[in-house]
Amino acid sequence: MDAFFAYTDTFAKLSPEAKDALAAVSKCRQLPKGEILLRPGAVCHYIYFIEKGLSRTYYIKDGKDVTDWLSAENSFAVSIVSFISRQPDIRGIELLEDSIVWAISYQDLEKLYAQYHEIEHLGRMLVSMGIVQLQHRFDELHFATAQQRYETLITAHPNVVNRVPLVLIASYLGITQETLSRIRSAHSTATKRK
Amino acid sequence: MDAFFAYTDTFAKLSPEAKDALAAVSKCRQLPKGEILLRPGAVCHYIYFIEKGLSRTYYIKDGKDVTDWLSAENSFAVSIVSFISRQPDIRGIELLEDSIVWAISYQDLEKLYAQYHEIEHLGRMLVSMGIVQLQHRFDELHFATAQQRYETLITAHPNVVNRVPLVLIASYLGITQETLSRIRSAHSTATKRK
DNA sequence: GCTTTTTTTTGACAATTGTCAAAGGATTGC
DNA sequence: GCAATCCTTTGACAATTGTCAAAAAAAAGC
Repeated sequence: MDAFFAYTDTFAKLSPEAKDALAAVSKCRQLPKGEILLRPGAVCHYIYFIEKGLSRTYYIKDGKDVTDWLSAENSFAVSIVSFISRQPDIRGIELLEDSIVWAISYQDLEKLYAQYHEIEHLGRMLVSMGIVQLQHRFDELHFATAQQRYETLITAHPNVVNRVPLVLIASYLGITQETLSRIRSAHSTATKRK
Repeated sequence: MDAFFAYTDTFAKLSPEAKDALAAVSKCRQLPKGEILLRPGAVCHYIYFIEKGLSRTYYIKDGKDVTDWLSAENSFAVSIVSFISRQPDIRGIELLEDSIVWAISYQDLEKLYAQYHEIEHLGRMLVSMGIVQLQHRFDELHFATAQQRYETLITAHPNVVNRVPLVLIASYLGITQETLSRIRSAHSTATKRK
C-alpha cells in the first residue's frame, strides 16, 4: 500500500490507525493483461488503485467500442456512476497491461467512512479530485477541435498515449481512428518542418 | 433554508445541531436577473444553492460565449474547479432570472467539514452527486449527435430549455445557434407529422 | 523466420456541423 | 405605442469529421 498512501498523502494525510484500517480491507492482486476488472452491465462493487500497469474503462455504444477513461500508475480505475449510484452501468473495465492493483469494496469503504471522519475526508478529497479531472476532460470535448484535443492529450499524458493502441485513444478523444491517424500525420510533418 | 435541507435530506440527513451550524454560515440573497455571482477569472469563494430562479456558468473561448452549466431551483451553482482547487478560472456565473440564493463560503464550509463528520459526509455526497451529473453530461457529448443531445435535453429538462434563450442552450450542447435552430425546425415538422 | 493477426494508414466520398451574412420575430424600455 | 435591442431563423457555402473499403505496417504466436 506504500504507493497508495504516498499518493493520498499529497492531499489528505491519515493517522496510522486509519491507514491500518484501510490497509486491512485492501486486497492486492497481480493480474495479467486482458483481465476484466468489471463486467459491462454489472454493478461496480470495487474501486481499484493501479500500483503498476494500465486499465481502461469502456462501453459499447451503437455497436462501437468507446474508451471512456484510462488509468495508469497511481490513479484509480472505477465505474464511478455505478459505484456511487449502486446501479448497473454499461461500462466495463479491463487491463491493458499486466498490472498490480489494490481493490477496496464499496461496503468496506462505507463502513470506514462512517467509522473514521478522516477517511470520509479522504473520500471527499478523492471525489473532488475526480470531478476536477472530469471537468477538464469535459471542457476539452466541449469546444475544442479533434486536433486540439489530441495535442492537449499528448502534452499532458505522452506516456499513456504511447502505451495504448491508437484506436482506443481515438474513441477516448471522441473521434474515429481514421481521423486520428490523419491528425497525427499532419502533426508529424508540421513538427518535422521546424 | 427549508428548501436546502429538504433537498440535502434526500441523500444525507443532518442532526439539528449540524443544520444549525450550516444555517449560521449561510447567507440568503435576493438578486435581480443579470447579477454576476462570480466574475470570470476570479477564484470562486462561494457555493450557491438556488432556492428560486436560474443561473448559468459560462466562459469565453476564442471570443465565443460558452454556457457550461445551468442551475435551476434546488440545485447548486459553483465554479467547481476553482472552488475545489482554489485557483482562478475563466468561468463566471450570472443570474438569468431574478433569484433567491443561499451562499456558503469555502472557508466556512471547510471549518464545518472539520468540525462535523456528518457535514463532511454531506459534502462527499454532494460532490458524488456532482460527478454523476457531470459524467452523464459528458457521456452525451462524447458520442452522440447534436440532434440526440438536444432530444435528451428537452426530455430531461424541458422547463429549463423553455426558460433560457436558445443561444445559450446551443453552446451548452456544444453546437452553434444556427445548428440548433435547424435541428429544432426539423424536429417540430417531424413531431407535427405524427 | 515466417505466418497470422492486429493495428495503422490512405483514398474517395458522404454527412454533419460551422461560418458569414441577412432578414424576421419577439421583447424591453421609455 | 414605438424604437431599440435581443433572439431566432434562413440561405449559401466551407470546413471538419465520419464511413466504407483496401492496403501497408507492426506485433504476436508458433
